Amino acid sequence: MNVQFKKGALELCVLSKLLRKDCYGYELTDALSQRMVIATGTLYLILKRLRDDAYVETYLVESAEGPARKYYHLTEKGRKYQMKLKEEWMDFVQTVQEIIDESTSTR
Amino acid sequence: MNVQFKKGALELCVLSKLLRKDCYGYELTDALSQRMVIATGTLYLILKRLRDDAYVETYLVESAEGPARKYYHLTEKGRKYQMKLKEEWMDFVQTVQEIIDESTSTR
DNA sequence: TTGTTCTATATTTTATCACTAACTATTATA
DNA sequence: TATAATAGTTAGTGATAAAATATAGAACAA
Repeated sequence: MNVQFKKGALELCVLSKLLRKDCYGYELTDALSQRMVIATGTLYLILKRLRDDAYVETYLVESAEGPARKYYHLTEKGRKYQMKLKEEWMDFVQTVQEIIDESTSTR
Repeated sequence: MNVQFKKGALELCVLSKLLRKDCYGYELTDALSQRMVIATGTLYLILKRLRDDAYVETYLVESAEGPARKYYHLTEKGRKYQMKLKEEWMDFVQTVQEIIDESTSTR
């Protein structure tokens, strides 16, 4: 799996997951791992950044299956950020697609 | 413009441009700059990597408007690499799109 | 009961690598 | 001489990878 492609896009994936419901770190890693390859510690760094920037808030919930789970909850600021990132991503993807298409179809 | 999104995708854009026709560095920078924001030196680094990996070959052509232009030509290896990268990119983009869609539509 | 091991979970540290910013250098032309 | 067209380099930044460490609970053996 191409490492570089994930730069920035992983953040959008995390934000999008949290848009739907609060999740804890391990749960997010697990869920995203089913769709793409990600290293174990990666999401924690992303989540830390998101929290430092007040895009998410956290709370602990005791678990019967291991250490307490740290849940991440999207703030209003985080929700807006997700929308902005999503738009930027989709714009960018479209631009790249156009460049790809031009080089093949029109030849 | 989100810097991170470009990681890896710029390479695909350059390869795609070269798929259509040989280009010189300044020309590529100029063309891509009309669609997205890129720093002046960026493409030269990408082109150097591509050449080091034998994805492109170069030749000089004298110009009446400045210093000689260094043209980049995609090799067979480069053409295959473009196809592979393109597929990886499109797969990845689709995965991200699914994750985004799930969090919004199904809520 | 005690100790061991496994799983779930969180966190940290070091390294890598692509892009940015900001340069230098060269040729032709006005 | 200044400007535009062109090539190239260097230091820095920031996101992800890889590989640890840490802890709580469950299962199991001695």
